[in-house]
Formats: sequence, structure tokens, C-alpha cells
Amino acid sequence: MPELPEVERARALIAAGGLNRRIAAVADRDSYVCRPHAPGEIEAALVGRRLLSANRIGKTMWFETDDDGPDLGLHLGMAGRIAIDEPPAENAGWDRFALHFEDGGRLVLRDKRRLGRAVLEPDLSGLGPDAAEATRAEFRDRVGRGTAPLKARIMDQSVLAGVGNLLADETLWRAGLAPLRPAGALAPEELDGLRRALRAAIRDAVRRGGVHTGRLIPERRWGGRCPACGTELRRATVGGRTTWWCPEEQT
DNA sequence: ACCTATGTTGATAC
DNA sequence: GGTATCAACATAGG
Repeated sequence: MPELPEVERARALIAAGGLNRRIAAVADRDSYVCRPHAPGEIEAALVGRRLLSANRIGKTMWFETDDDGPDLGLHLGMAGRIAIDEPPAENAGWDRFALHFEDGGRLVLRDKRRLGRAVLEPDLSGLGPDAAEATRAEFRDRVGRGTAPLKARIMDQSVLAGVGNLLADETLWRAGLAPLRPAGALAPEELDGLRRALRAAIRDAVRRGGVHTGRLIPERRWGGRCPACGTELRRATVGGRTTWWCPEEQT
């Protein structure tokens, strides 16, 4: 489920319950999740330290550590979530990475799909500004260019960080913009409206628990209808992802 | 059994 | 450089 809203909730969870606890051991044996680190490498770097801060840009989280230790980066991938001081997963194999604290508790990256990621000193240089933080000028400049479909543009993490497939559909629906419009053809006022719709969609999703609480999302299925006008939604692949939109209201 | 689908990204080719 | 496609992973469902 993890798009920006889910990751923000995960970050807040860690900020509230994962900081300032001394790390006694690290379960970093999944060499795919922890690539390019060798097993034991993350552990060696973090044992004895504490997480000091919980930060996020888009879908990437990172944590500073004390005593000049390296930052720890976490990404939830396609199905990851954070569990703090919870019992082990029903399938123990789904716990892909964990910090074990001296106090007996633990912070776990729980992920059926194994596309989550744990890494030291994460490289954030390829990310655009956070989708909820981009200024109006920044947004106009970065989103309003290129020939790619608008939806592909806003999902490009180097353009804007944090928008995934569901949030993109929800946002474009709220903004009344068709996903296939070439991004560079939008008027400045349309870009401003898109930014407003995006910020509102993010705010609502964070408050209500995730992108799946969006108004359009339950209708993303065959026979689904526009929540506003009742028109049957159209489906196509845009930017490589399944896309649903209202052909009547999104132009 | 086989096919499709799924919130992620990253590598590759044009 | 921008854009498009496929692959990585593992699971669920028709």
C-alpha cells in the first residue's frame, strides 16, 4: 500500500516509538532487501547506536544515528509496513529486516513482496521535492514540461517524490485532468489546480489512513463509476500502470 | 495448472 | 535527456 501517505504514517510511527532506543542487534541477513550490503554490514554499523530522527522525502525514509553513525534508509517497496514492538509475523519469513533494541523491543520491516529496502547512507539525490512540499513555482516548472502523459510525469520520482499509482488516479480525478494529457501542454492555472488537488488528496489520505481511502479508489474496477457524475470509468495503461478515469469530467 | 493482477523501483533500449 | 518497456519479488484470484 505504500505511497506517500502510508510512508508518512510509518515515519510518524517511528518518530513516536522508535527513536532513542539503543540497538542491540540487527537482522540484516536478507541480502536482496539489504543490497548492496553484505550480511552483517548494517548490523556492524548500527549496534550500540540509537536512531535520532525520522525523516522522509516522498516514499523514502531515513534516520540519523547518534555518535556520528551512518544514516539508515528504509523503503517500503510495494507491500512493506513498519511494525514496532509487535509479535512476529504469522509468516516469520515476511520480516525482512529488523532492529532489536536493548530494551527487548524491535522495529521490523514486514514485507510479503520483498521489494522493500534497508540501506546505509541512502542516496536521496535522485528524488524531486516531496509532493506535499513543492512550491507553486517549483510545481509548475517541474511538472509542466515534457511530452510524457501527465500521469507518468507526476509519478516520476525525480520530478516529484511520493506519488504512486493510486494517488495519481485520485489526484487527477479531483483535478479534473485526463491522465493522457501531455504534461507540457498544461496551462499554469491547470498546474496550480493539480497541485491543490494533490495536496488535498495527500492530506486526506494521511488523516484517514492511506490512499485506499480516496473517493475514486473503490471505483477502480470494471463497471466502476465516477463518484461525482456516475459516468462509467475508462481503463487503460498509462505510464506502465493500470489507470482509471472519468472520461466525462477529466479533460 | 495457468493466466492475470498488484500499491514499488531500477536497468535497458530507442 | 526523455520516454517506454521489461524485469525484480511474492502473493492472490479467476
